[in-house]
This record gives sequence, structure tokens and C-alpha cells, in this order.
Amino acid sequence: MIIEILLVEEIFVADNDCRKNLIVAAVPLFAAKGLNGVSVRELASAAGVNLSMISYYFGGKEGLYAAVLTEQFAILGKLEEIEQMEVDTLQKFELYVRATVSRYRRNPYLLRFYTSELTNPTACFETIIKPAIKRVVQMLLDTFADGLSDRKFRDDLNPTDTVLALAGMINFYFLLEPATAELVDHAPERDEQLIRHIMDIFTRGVLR
Amino acid sequence: MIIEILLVEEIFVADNDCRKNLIVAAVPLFAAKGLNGVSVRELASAAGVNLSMISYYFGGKEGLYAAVLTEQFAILGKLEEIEQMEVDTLQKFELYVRATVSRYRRNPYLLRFYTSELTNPTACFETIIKPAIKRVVQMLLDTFADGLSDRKFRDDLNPTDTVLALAGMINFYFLLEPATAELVDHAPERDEQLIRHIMDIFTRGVLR
DNA sequence: TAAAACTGATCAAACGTTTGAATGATAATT
DNA sequence: AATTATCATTCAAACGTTTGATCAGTTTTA
Repeated sequence: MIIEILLVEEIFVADNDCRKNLIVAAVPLFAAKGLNGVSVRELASAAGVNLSMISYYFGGKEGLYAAVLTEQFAILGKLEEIEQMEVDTLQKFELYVRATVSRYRRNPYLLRFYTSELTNPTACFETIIKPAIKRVVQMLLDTFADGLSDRKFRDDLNPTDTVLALAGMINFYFLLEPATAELVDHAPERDEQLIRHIMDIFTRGVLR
Repeated sequence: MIIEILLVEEIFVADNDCRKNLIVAAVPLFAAKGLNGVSVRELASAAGVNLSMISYYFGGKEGLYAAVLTEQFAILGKLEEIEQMEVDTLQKFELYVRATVSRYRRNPYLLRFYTSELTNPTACFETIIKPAIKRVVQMLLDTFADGLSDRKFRDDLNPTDTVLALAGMINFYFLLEPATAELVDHAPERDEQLIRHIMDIFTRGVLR
């Protein structure tokens, strides 16, 4: 049975036009080339504003980058809706998988910032990315613990290995897309099949 | 039963000292900061050679980066030993997992180059990284096809989703380490347990 | 002694940031 | 009601620094 969920993920809107334009234009640029791969002139030009506005509003290029990451990861850390749902543990794992797919589809840049910071961390890693990731992993660990105390899950499984396996299955699928597009059909139409597939393998793996 | 394998992975050694020093010094720098995050002066200084040697031997910074990636991914693409082994399909998947873990442990920079190019691709992506990744995925797909024709595996599974799930479980574990070190024990001593764990889940998922 | 390896100095271009002036709207003063 | 002062915002220009690359010259090697 498919769990119907409504994930409300409002987009942050700055009060100021110039400031907003900079963030909106910076997202795809930073996501594609990284912090050091984009120049302030490129950013300002893409936003259609004067380049000094970057320093004025964000204190510099790194400030703009931090603002972009803050906005992007505010979405990732929102797990309350999942946590508070009164469903069984397996369904909670499915909710996480569905939320992840939904977020990556809505925001195609999120995963790039995510993995870019994991591989080439900037100052933002410790302040923004690491806490967000730990939050997600901790939620998954708590869910697994619930499944254990319910005596639904196998008790011979390592909790961290198990939840990272689930997270890995769904995240790696999207991460690999640029390289495997010719080998694998990554069309959004297949998402439902992918989710069922992952949950199928995971369920067989963890159930008693 | 654990499959004992000997993975011979010789390290490329340049005939020239200056050239070799540059590559050796460049690996951790490029891996940590990316192509744009390191300057030629930093590279030359770390290698203990004159700055102009980068252009002399590699035609420029990008040339050195390409040389580093070529060396790194020569290891990743070496799958012949796995392919030619006369073992059943499930054991072949386990060989892949073991080889992956072994390579990431021997070369802690490999995964970083790998994911860095996936998120922020340079000119090397199409020429070096993409072919290497496709090679690995194709090998896994072939192995799955063998398991299907042996009637060992479930025939209702999507082959690509299945092999990407396996690859995701093992790769994501290492990718996430910088963020989850406080939550998850990533010690090499646990690798054997991790491999068994992943193969356990995977086996239950794919077997008839 | 010719070729290869290497050096220090130098180059133009690009970098991120800062400046001081100009703008227009709002608040305070007369 | 008219004038002045203050404010945040925007701009073009220039700042000093760093970038990657080059080149003429020197040393080393064969």
C-alpha cells in the first residue's frame, strides 16, 4: 500500500529584489561549479545586479554561498512531519525514502550541494551540512530502534549499517545519474517503481 | 563463507622524480579542495619543485589534475580479476563489494575524486570518470543477468535498480563518513561486519 | 656538446573587495 | 508647506592581490 503524504516545503523569499535575485541566480551556478568555480562577476551578471551588491548584502562571495546553503538545507532538515506521523516503523522508513525522492525532484540542486560539501567541505560544512545530515541519520536510527523494541526487526542487525544502507540505496541512485544516464532510466516516471524496489529489498532485509 | 581474494593494485610510479613528486603531492590537495581550490603555487610548494614544472610536465594545472585522475581511476576500472573468477553470481557481487571497500581503504582519495567529479564535473568527467563508472555498473548488470539466467535471482526485480542499490549501500557508507563520524563507527576493523551486513540484506532481497 | 631538466623573474588576466558618488524615499526641522 | 537631514540602495570605477602561464637563462645529464 502506498502511503499518501503531503510535503509542504515553502521556498524562502527574501524581502529584497536584489538580494533575492542573487540567491536565485547563485543556486544553479554554485551547484554546478562549486564555491571556487564561480566568480563574483559571473554571479552578479547572472542575477542582473551590480557586483558590489554581493558584498553589500552578504559580506562577500562566501556569505552568498552560505545564504544559498542555508536556504537549501532548511528543506533537508525538516523531518518533523515524518517523525510525528503515527505509522509503523517500516512505513516511516518509506516516508523517508519518499520525502528524499520528492525533495531531489523538486530541487535538483540539493543533492549536489550535499555531496559537494561532503567531498570538498567549505566553512559551511560544520555549521550547516553536518548538523543536517546528522539530524537525518539520527531520525533513521531512532526509527530503527522503534522497530527493534516492537520486535518487528531482526535484532542481529547493526542499526547504523542498516539505516545507512537504506539511505545509500536512495541517495546513490540520484548521485550516479550524470554517469549512468545511458545505462539506467532515471526518469521521474520510474520513481514509484524505484521506491517500491528499494523498500522491497530493505523490508526483506530487516524484517524478522 | 568468506571469499579470500588477493587484489593486486600496483601504484603508478613515474620515471621522473619531479613529475612523480607533483602527482603524489597533488592527490591529497586536489581531493580535499577540488581543481579550483588549489593553486599552482600550492601544488609546486607541496611537491617541493619549481612552479613552472607543472606546465613543463603536464602542460598546466588541468593537465596535472587529469594525470592524477587517470592514475586514480586506473584502479577503479580494474575489474578483470573479478569478472574472470569462476564463482557464482552472489559471490561475484560480494567480490565487488570487497574490492570496493579494499580500494577505498587503500586509497582514501579515490571516493572524493569520484563524487567530486559527479557533482562538479570538469573536462575529465566525460573522458575518465564516466567511462569508469559505466564500466563498473555494466559489470554489475552482467552479473545480475547471469544470476537471472541461472534462475537464482527473482525475476521481478529491476536489474538497474538492484545493482545501484548494492553499489549505493557500500559507496554511501564511505561518502557519509565526514558527517556521521560521531554517530557511526567507520573503523576499518568493522569493514568485515559491514560487508557481511550489506551482503545479508542484498541476498535476502534478490534470491528467489 | 647537444638535449633535457630546472630555475627565478615576469607577464597579462582574473580575482574578491572596497570606494566614493549618485539616487530616491522617508523623517525631522523650520 | 517647504526645507533640510538621514537613510538604505545602487552604481561605475578602481583597489591590491592572486591567478596560471611563459620565457630567457642556467644547470644537469648523457
